Amino acid sequence: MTVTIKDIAKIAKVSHTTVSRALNDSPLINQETKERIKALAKELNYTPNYNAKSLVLDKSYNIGLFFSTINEGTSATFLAEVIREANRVIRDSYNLVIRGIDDYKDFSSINKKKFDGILLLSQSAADNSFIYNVLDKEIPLIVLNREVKDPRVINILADDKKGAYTAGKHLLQQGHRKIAMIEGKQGFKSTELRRLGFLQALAEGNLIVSDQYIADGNYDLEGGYSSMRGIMANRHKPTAVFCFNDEMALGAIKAIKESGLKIPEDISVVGFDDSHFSAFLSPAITTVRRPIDKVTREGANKLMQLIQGDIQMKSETIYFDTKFIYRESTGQNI
Amino acid sequence: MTVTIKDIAKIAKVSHTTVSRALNDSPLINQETKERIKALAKELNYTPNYNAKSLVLDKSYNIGLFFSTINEGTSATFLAEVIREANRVIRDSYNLVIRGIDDYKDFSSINKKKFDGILLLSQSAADNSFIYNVLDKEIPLIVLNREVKDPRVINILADDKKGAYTAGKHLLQQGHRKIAMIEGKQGFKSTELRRLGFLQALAEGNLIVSDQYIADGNYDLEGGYSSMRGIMANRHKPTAVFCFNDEMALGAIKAIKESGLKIPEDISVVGFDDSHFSAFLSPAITTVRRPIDKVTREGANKLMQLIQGDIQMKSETIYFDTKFIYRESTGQNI
DNA sequence: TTTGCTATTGTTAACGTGTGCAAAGCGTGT
DNA sequence: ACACGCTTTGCACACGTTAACAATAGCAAA
Repeated sequence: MTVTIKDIAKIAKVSHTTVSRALNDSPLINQETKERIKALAKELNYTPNYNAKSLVLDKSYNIGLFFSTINEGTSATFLAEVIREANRVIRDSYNLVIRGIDDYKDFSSINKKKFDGILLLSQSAADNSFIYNVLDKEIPLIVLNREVKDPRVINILADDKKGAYTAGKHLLQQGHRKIAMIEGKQGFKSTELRRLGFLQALAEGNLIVSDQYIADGNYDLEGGYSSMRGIMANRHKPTAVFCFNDEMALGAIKAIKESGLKIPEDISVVGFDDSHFSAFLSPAITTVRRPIDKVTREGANKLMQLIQGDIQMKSETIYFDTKFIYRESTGQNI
Repeated sequence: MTVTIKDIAKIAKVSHTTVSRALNDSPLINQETKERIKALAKELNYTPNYNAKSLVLDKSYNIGLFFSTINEGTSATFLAEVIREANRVIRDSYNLVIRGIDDYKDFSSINKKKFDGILLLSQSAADNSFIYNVLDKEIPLIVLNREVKDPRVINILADDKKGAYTAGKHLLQQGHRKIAMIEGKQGFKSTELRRLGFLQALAEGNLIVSDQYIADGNYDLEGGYSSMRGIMANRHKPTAVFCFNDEMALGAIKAIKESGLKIPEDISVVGFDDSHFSAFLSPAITTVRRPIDKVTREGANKLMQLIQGDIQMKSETIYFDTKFIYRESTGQNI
């Protein structure tokens, strides 16, 4: 039915080895025969059987794109952007296989034969068992989005802490002193770093955030909304709130508007990520742009190099800078 | 290095054939030996080499999740929801490989050996060449989201036309007569069907939409925003606008607010899809819920059945109903 | 002529798994 | 004792490709 190199060999009156070499551009083969065979292959509509190649070359032609979870805590924008960017780099040299770590009970089915390389978008230390498993199996690995202190890991990430710091500085500059904070998913490293950076900025302005002004928003819309409602139930309302991502900022804005207050006149709102919708809200959200696209692109490229053996798997950490984006949702405290 | 069935065979003092059969639960093997071998395999930490399995069984263990494009015209929410739902069904029985049709120059690299089955989220007739290619190669295929009139295709989709019809009826009921329409990406079937359904509803109210009130929004935020600005530049502003998806509605709302008008008092806005953020905007968007989750789930399940040979690949079209969701962005025309 | 080198091609085995067919073991009915 | 059938196991090959090694031819140097 389907044509194999043996079929080509028979017609070309050479051995199948010669065909294999010709199609793989081996220098051992005479230029003329090479061209003759290639032409014949094209004419016969030959496509290599990758399953056979896989077996003998010990390659799967799969690269795994893993997320800590794809069911919750990972925003649609984030997921989509990463997939787009990774796909752009990988093209059709490999299959891009999407997975959530939390889909696995155990990692026995993850092995070198199934994945030529793995790109992990890691959110929390809970991923470590996965990471060490992958490293032990010697699968080329790049960890994005979270720092892992291991001499074998290549790390690429945005500087969350510095980004949150600039957000804090901004609010101080505008004269805010009653500042609230809606955190991301607990256990996620990004939550911790954004908290750290933000509080540090405030500390430099001799400000500490009181407990009633801190809430868990879980990185999603509902979380942002209900957290903000909780915060506004206080006797003294804050004049500004920092949400650890834009989705929660969206939820928070709804809560604020429902209570009849205005943004930014009564309450200023700062988000994080610069999700694609943020500029189109009214008011447009002041936020911190996180270069997921660059991080992903760099990571995917590095992974390709790792797989091809161009570079070694030794510890390296690359930071990409965030960028503060001043829009309409924040204003001077009066 | 890695343990194979031959290794197990040697230790268990049987042939590798017996091991293979035991691990695959063949009825030919004695119950006791079966258990003995399974226990041994577990103890030795055996994992099958799927590359070898692939070769002999002629299966790739990949299922392709194809989109018309993943770069534009496919909203992040849509992409993410489909992937989540498909992943939920597939689990780890197969690899979920994500691809955009427009990533391919030609389809020679798509074949039965590389994909055990394909789930296509089709947006336009431009996908037909892909579809026929896949059908000719006898790869199990399910087409979601768009109807393809071919006796070999299984189709699952939401009833876009009826959904848009309900949106039209709603605006009429509220007394609107000056109604605008921001369309989706041109060439996409969904754009055509939503237009058809909406205009039909209006026609039943003896209304036709004037050309100045129609714009191309391209299904994205920017498109919705600039289209709405264009429409509002007319001497007589509309009192209502139907956007073919929620992202564009978001953009349109921004344009309206910027011009100082109020929603829904001055202009009512209806969206489509019920994207996850729609309920959290202020005003919350009145929209038509499209059950992508159900469509995807049903499609993925059907594909599994196709692959396992439980069902045949004969034409079938399943519609899932949309649901009108009345929120705050529309109101009585006064 | 012999030897050695180079360029090109072929032979054969290997990768790890599944399967058709043969065969062995064992009981049962005649 | 024999034939028969059932259960359980093994042998040998297949899947399509790559690669180590052998082989051949041609040519130049000794």
